[in-house]
Amino acid sequence: MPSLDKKPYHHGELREALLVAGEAALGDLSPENVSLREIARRAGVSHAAPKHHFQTLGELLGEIAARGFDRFVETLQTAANGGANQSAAARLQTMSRAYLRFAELNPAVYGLMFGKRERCVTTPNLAKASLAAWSQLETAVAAIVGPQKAINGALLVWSSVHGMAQLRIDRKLPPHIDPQSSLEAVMRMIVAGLQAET
Amino acid sequence: MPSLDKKPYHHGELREALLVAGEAALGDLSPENVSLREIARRAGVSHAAPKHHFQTLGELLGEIAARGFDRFVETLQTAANGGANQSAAARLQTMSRAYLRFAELNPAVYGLMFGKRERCVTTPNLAKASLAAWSQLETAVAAIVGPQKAINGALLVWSSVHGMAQLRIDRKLPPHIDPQSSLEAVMRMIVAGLQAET
DNA sequence: ATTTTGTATTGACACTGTCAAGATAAATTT
DNA sequence: AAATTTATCTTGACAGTGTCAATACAAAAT
Repeated sequence: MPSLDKKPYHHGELREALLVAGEAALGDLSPENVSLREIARRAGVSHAAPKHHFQTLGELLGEIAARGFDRFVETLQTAANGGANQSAAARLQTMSRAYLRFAELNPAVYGLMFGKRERCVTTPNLAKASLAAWSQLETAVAAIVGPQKAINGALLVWSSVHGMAQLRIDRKLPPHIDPQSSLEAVMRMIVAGLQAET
Repeated sequence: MPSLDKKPYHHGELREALLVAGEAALGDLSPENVSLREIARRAGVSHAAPKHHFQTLGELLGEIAARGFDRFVETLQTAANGGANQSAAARLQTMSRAYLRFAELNPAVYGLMFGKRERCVTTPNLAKASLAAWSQLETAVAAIVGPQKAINGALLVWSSVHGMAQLRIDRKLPPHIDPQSSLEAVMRMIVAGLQAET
């Protein structure tokens, strides 16, 4: 009978445990307090143990960002599918709501995903997931303005929603603004702007 | 005759010198390498000298952000004044161009100004300058849609331009997009969206 | 059963922000 | 003018960080 809870010398699933602990730390702590040593501590392991699974802190954070992006793309896809029988404009609005919701629920990971890559390393599948998200958006916009104008239209939508998410996360919106309700009005204007372009 | 270049024990203008050195460091180095000690080094002073002028690194960065905001508001004002004889829509476009240009010329300071306040402390005049910028924008937008819808309109404009600036700074725009020329198209759509709201 | 391989620990290095104690010079008071 | 106070800067320390090298350990392969 193997000892029940004496932790073995070899963790066994450390790589996974570090990713989980890292994401948890990003949720609890302010970002600059998320250190490699803190994550190791949370995983119940020595400070240099991560070295065998992630060369640097940046690599660990990069992997967390990549996983976040996967969930993000899924979320958008689910929203798009859910609104399949709606109008193109309504579908875009549904996706935007899902986008903002994701950013609010995962502010730290969102920051990692979209922030400058100084804290986390850009892995290939991170870049891939990023492009996937973009073309999702472009498709949804193309359904409104046609493929011709889709690029600039998608840029408008992405900039707006990303900007709003960022301003909200960073608490830079004037206090008299309720982003929840404002989003609807903003999205209405965006759609109007897109349709004017056709 | 005072010795020409022997540095005196008392710097004399250290507070100012630290702000200048700090801003320079933000320009040269990647942000996480901008340390208090590095700034002190650049100002030719010992590592703990800043303590008498700024209690923490956050205070120093906060002051740099506040000054950046002052320049930012000035820049927007100049743009607005320059386009005084233009249409309200054209004036808004001029301001947006100036906004983006500022963000591109001062990416690090811009990040400090609009990022979450974990690295720099929010001083009162920082908050004031931030609100000033917002009402500038609201005024420009009100000239198009009227005061009634100005709030949501300003939110749309700010989100879009801020989002675009952020995406550009963080190099998250797909490579096939030229933000310089896209801005014009995006602003056209935004104005159209605003005008549809009237 | 022995070797090899992968994993985790310990200890070290240079760096960070901040604090406390001292040195120095300028400003103020006497 | 001399003495004292005040503001500024330096030095040294502490706990924390990321990363590397050397070492202990256990599982897998021979």
